[in-house]
Amino acid sequence: MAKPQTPPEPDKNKEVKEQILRAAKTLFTTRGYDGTSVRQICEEADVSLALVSYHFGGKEKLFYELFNPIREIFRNQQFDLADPEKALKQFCMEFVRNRYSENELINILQQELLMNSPRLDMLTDVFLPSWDHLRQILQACKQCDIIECPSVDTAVRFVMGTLMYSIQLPFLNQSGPAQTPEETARFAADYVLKGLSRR
Amino acid sequence: MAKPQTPPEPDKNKEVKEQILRAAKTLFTTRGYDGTSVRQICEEADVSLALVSYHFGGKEKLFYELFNPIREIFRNQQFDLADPEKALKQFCMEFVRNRYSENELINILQQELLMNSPRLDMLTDVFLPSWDHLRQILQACKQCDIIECPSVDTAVRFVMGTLMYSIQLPFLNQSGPAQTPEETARFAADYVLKGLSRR
DNA sequence: GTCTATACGCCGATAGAC
DNA sequence: GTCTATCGGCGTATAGAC
Repeated sequence: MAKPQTPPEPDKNKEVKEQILRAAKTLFTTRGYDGTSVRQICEEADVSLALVSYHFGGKEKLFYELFNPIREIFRNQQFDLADPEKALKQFCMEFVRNRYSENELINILQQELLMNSPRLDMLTDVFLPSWDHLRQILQACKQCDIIECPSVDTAVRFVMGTLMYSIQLPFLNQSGPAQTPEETARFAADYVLKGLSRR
Repeated sequence: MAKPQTPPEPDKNKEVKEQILRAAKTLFTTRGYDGTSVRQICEEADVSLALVSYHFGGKEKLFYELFNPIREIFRNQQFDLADPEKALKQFCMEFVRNRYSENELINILQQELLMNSPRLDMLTDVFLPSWDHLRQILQACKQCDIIECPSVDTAVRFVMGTLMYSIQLPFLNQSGPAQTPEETARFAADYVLKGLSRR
């Protein structure tokens, strides 16, 4: 089916929706869910107040829709548990890449996780798969005596902490030249593997 | 000492202030600054709405006062840069202990850091000393060729991530028996040292 | 589909009685 | 020092014109 032609605009509808999504993403990132008002979003997006409810059905639904782009990413990830060490390395590198490319959404997610927000129920498919994959990988690593840790849970948290903080932090005026995502990914995988390795 | 009996109350003033502080701490932790209303705090503390303004001068000042107990802790920390490896180990262990004993405040702090909130300006003396200490320690370690990293900034973030996530996370139903803070502190120091060590 | 105007509730802060 | 009552403002959501 071709475009509906001449009418007012080509895809004005989609355009407005995406403008709202863009504004919402940056605002939620820097002010949090409760710190961001629909008014601010619409002002930033340069559209009228009513359009968030019209296009998304309200602030909360807009919030959830923000995460649609990364829902697939995490769902489609696969790791070969037969080679746990390689799987761990692969997990770390892919996570860091995603940490960089989806910085804002993962920041928002971290805020929500930290306060155990009531919105998490609608976001489990966004964040749980990663935690589960990592846990399975580390479980396998431990069984093969590749790593050493008091409990798999603890190792999961340590690794996740490492990977979550792999990106530059806004509140530090980081001086020198920034690493590339790929460099950081390699270093992260190294750091994790060495850190968990049996002495 | 028996109860002071008949006078109005012994330290009702202090008692009310502390009740408000307690309620504020738990609410800010689980709902964030903007997600928590003064009304909720007062209801939870079982005092009337006006008392937050009366005793603290408003919501924001109450928020800042929450952190007073840990301001000293971080300011008074000292590390001997002459023995960087020992300093790093000490830093990790002390941070993890604090992470456990001041779980709620550090959670709140993390939320604020993550969204680079405008309130951070009044909290620099709470969180900056730790980041600075860690950076100095890692700088020293790197100069002595004890550790290896693409940049000190990156190492700082990795270590902080590890330590921040050293505590149990509310959104994971963590199965097995929890580690003690001391066990976790030891493991964290090990993980960090091994992770950063030259191969 | 997009706008303006408005409904209605909760927000933080304070005035004034006790 | 603590309460209740209330202020002005901003929150989300929607009705109705275009």
